[in-house]
Order: sequence, then structure tokens, then C-alpha cells
Amino acid sequence: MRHEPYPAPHEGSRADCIPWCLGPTRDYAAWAGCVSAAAGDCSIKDGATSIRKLGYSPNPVAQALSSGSTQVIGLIVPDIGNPFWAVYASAIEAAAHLQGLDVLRCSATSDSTAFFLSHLEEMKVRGILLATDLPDEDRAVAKSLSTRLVQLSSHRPLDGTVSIASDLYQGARQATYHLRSLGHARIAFLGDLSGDDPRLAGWSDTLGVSLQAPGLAFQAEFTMRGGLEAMRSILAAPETPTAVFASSDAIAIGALHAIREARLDVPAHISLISLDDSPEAAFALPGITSVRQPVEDMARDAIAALLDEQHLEARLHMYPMTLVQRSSTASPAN
Amino acid sequence: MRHEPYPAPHEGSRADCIPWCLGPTRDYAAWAGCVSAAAGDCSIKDGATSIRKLGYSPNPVAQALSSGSTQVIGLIVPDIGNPFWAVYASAIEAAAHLQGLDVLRCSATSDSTAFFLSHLEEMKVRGILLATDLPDEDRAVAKSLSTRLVQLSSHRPLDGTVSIASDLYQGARQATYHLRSLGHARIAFLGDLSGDDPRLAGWSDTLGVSLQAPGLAFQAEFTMRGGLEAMRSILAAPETPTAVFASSDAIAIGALHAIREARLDVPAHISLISLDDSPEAAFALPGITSVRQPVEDMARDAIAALLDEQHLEARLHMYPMTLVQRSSTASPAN
DNA sequence: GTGAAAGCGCTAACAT
DNA sequence: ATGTTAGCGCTTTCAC
Repeated sequence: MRHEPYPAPHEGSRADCIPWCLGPTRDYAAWAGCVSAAAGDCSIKDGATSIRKLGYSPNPVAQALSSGSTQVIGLIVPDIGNPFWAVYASAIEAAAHLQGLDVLRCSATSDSTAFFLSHLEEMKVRGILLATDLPDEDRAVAKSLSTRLVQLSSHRPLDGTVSIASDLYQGARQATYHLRSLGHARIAFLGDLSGDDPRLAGWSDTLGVSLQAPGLAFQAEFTMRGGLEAMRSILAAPETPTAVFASSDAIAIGALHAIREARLDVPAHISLISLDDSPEAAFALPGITSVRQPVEDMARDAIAALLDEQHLEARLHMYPMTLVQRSSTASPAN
Repeated sequence: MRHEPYPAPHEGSRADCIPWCLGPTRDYAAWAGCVSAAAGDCSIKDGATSIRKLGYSPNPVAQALSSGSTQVIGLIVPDIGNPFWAVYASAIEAAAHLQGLDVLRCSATSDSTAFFLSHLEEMKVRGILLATDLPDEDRAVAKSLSTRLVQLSSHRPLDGTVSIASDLYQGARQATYHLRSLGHARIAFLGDLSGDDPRLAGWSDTLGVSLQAPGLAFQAEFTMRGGLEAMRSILAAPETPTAVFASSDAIAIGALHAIREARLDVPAHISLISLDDSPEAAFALPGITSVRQPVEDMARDAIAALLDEQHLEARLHMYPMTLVQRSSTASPAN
């Protein structure tokens, strides 16, 4: 990769003509009559003409090598089973572009998270946005990272890092409360039962129900298929709930499918509510009442946090969720 | 950013201990007793121990500056109104990771495509995958790119570039033919009427209908909202079609919503078929019969084409689409 | 062969 | 304040 010599400068005119577009600073310097053109935006000898105005823009790779960091951020998101992440990732990309940053997106399972973490560090990214959960054995990897890290999930945040997440506990309470105030008593839960998911806690706290209460809390993967299967087993049980709280829109859509399959109607026979409010919720049939995560706000603030503009405290910052009412919830029939 | 000096090497053991993880080659060279350790993978003096095995991995930024190209590819996709692109982009990322490439994704409207094109070129990406349509005034920009470019849409491919796309014309024929063979005669079209969309051509050719035939072809944006609005206007017209061909799953889901809104049933009153076969089609209610784009194959081959492994001919390569039958299509009632 | 040296195009520390 | 120089950590060429 040898550098093609630029044509000799045109004698006479200066600022009017742009002799070598996109050349390295050296060429501009030579042209201006000095050995090197130190600052990237320095004005050339004869006055106000900065070399950027002459059509120059610096080589980001060289900037990165010299300064030790690129203008790229890494984003590690769960594998896109959940369309919510597609929307969230887009919002993050938009917010990053606004700050002149590019984003390298990695879809990782929790197994491959540690790999991507070190890969992104090697790539010398400006910072990493981590939206997956780290298995215990990988938390050390994250802690020893030299790259700035911001977490995007409320689930077990690493201490010492800023974490941006919506308040899922409060969102779950809101959803469950909405169903209760419509008159529902038997409200099933669909989601993650294995850990200490705040959605599960929100549901059970609002209902005043013990987590061991049988026949109400059902394990579901955060996918449409997960919702489908969980809902099928709910409907197969002897006593059917009058309402269902799904931990995500994807789960809710799967559940809707299962309910329809059983020749039941939403909301006539069963009310359905979920969390996230991704576009899918609005366009399901019927439109699913959902508790919205403020994705754009979180995206903007996560980028700001990575850049450390506000010197945000290194703790979990929770964003309130808001109920978006649609037609999947109604009072129980009898 | 001055380099922290590494601790003096441990005398004695060599290959067994890894004295300075992730240090630059120079350190290894000094350790081995020479001035520079030329090749990144050179084996050190004492034999078979390559420095990579000592825990070294090269700095990609320095590699990029030196070699003139990063191991990153750029991906320009339309703004994610269409969830199809979310799936496609994920497939592309997976295929890229398999080759050791990262991807910089840019969501662009056709207005901002030229900007991203030159931005990615400046970033010294290894190649660019372009999935948006270029307005005429920007085709020159794409042509003069020094970066390798592969197109991902069949719509007006640039000549001189390889273009990977599914055969939308054949897909549209297949869809329309499926409806015809079920006995439908009045089959409406939902999609792009403004250009020379192959989907429109496939539909009209199969039907033997003139494009000017009134009341059958409807303009719809490629979003759920677009489908909703177009379908509403179809249903508002005096004579309702017995089947609808939607140019994308997103359009179809919007259309489904409008049909439901009008208290009509799919497929009892109206059959619905679409293109893409994104996960949404499977989980709509009823499941939407859709003609599948071979997304994984195209993603794999697009990456290979960028790397120029097969020395693919610089033309449009079309991939066959396949019908996936679900429950949104049936014979007309009477 | 194997080892040294000259870039790549910047930034930052350093002289003047 | 200016203008110069020494890296950043590689790849490539060149000399031995």
C-alpha cells in the first residue's frame, strides 16, 4: 500500500482551488510550505483557510492508532429473538450517530458475551454498551476491562459501572395493577421464573401472591414461541386465569396465538397485557395493551454515559415505564 | 497515551510462562533478543514457539493503518420499519462473524445513503453491503468508491457491481399463482406502484392484468401502517377483492389489521399472501402464507462476494423464493 | 533464509 | 505562539 504521489500543486490560486482532496496532512503542509501540519484543524500560513475547508478530513484509523481509541462503540445485545432489541438497537445507533459515533453490534448469547467483550476491547472501541447478562465466571472479565462499559439491563448490574435500565419492577406492578383494577383476580404470569426477575417480583407483590402459589406463574422464553408454548400449558390446566401478564411483547404475541388456537377471544375470555411496547404490540390483533420502555431516552442517555458527559454515578439508573392502553384488556366477563 | 513499560521478562522459563500478555510485537522481539519481530506470527528464536501462542494478538487498528483496510464491513440498510431487515441484518452479522469480520450497521434513508457510503469509505472498511436504493444523483458517488461494494437489492443494480437479491418477480408470480389456483380472480396488489417494482410486474403478468386496470393495484409504504392504510382504502371501494397480495409481511400485517377492523375474516372473506416470510408472518393471526426469501444463503454469499472469494460475476445474482403455506389463504367462499 | 528499517497518517510532547 | 519530532504497532520492503 504505497501512497500515490499527489500532483504538484497549482501555482497561483490557493483557497479557491482544492488541489488534492482527502490527502494526508503532510501534503497540505508541504503545500503551505512547512514540514508538518501539526494540528488537524490548523490554519495554513496565509490566514484563515483551515485545511478542513480545503476538503481535508482526517483518517480515523490513524487517529485511532495515535490516540488509542476509535470513534466506534460496541453494542452487545441478546440474540434477536425479541424484536424489542431490534428497535432498541436502532435507537442506540441513531443516538450514537448524533454524537459522531459508529456502532459495532454483536448479537451474543450469554455464553459468547465474554468473547465479544474482549474482542471489542481489542478493537479499541471508545466504549461498550452491554445488554446481555454475564454468567458469574465472566464478571471478572468485565471488571478488568480497560474500555469504558455501560450496562443496559437492570438484571444484576455489575457494581462500579453505570447501568441504564427501565424500571421493570414498577412496570410489572403497573401492568398487574391495571388488570386488577379492571376486576381480574386470577392473573397468570409468563416469563422468567428461574432468577430474581423484577417483573416476577412486581407481579407477585401487586397480587399479594406467594411465588409458590401453584398454577399461576409460568416459565416462558422471551420469544413468540416461548409465549405460545407457555400459554398452551396454561390453557391445558384445569382452571384458566381471566387475565395474563406477559413479560414481553414477543411472549404476548405467542400467547395470543395460543389463545386463538383454543378458540378463545382476547379480551372477551382472557385479558392480555405485556411489557416493552414494541411496534408488534400495536399491530397485533387485537392491539396489545403494553407498558412502554422509554427506549429513545435510555439510548440517548446510555451514549452520554459512555462518553461520560454527565459524570453519572456508577449505579443502576432506572427509567419509569408508562402504560399504553389498547384493546387486549377489559373487565372479566362474569 | 504513552506506553506503560512492561515488566522485565522472567529469566529462565520461556514458552511455559506468558510474561506480557497482549503487548506489541516489539516487546516480544526485545525479549527474544532482536530489534523487531517482523512477521506477526513469526516464531521466536528458540524454535517452534510462535508469539501468538504466548498470548499475543495483534492490534487491529495498527494492522488497519498499515495495510490500508480494517476487518470491518459496512452495512447500509433501510430504516427498520420493515422487521424483515432486522432479521436479514442479523443473518449478515452472523455470516460476517464467521469470517472474522465485524459489521458497522447504518440505517439510512435513500437521502442519507451517499453520506454513509463516503463515511464508511473514510472509515477504511473492508467492504460495503448496500441494501438501500440510490437516488440517481448519488450513483456517481457509489461508482467512484475505492471500497468494494456489493448490492443487496434487485432494484436498479449499479452496473459493474455484484448484486445479491432474491428473485422478487418470480416470488410475486408464485404468490399470485397460488391465489389463482385456489380460485381467486379479483386479486389486489399492495406495494410500490411508483417505480418498476418486480413484485408489481410479477403480479400483473401472472394475472394478465394491465397495470392501468383500476381498483386493483394500491400504493402502500413498506410498513405495517402502510398496509393498514392501503387496505382500508381497498375495503372502502365498492367492489372488494377476494384476495390480496402484499409486497411484504409488514404490509400484510397492517392489511390484516384493517380487514379485522372491518369485521371480515381471513381467509373466509379475503385471502392474504405476502413476501419475505419474516417471523412476524408465522406469528400473525392467522399465520400468513408467505413466499420466503433465502436470507441466510444470501447473507453468506454476500459476505463471500465482498471478500471476492468466488470471483463472482459483476451482475445481479437472483435467489429463488419458496412458498411457505399457512392459514391466511383459502378458496373464495362462493 | 533471517533481521533491520521505512513507512501508514495521525496526536502529543517537545523545541524554538 | 509557532513549527518540529517522536511515537502509536503494525506490514512491507529491503539489506544481509
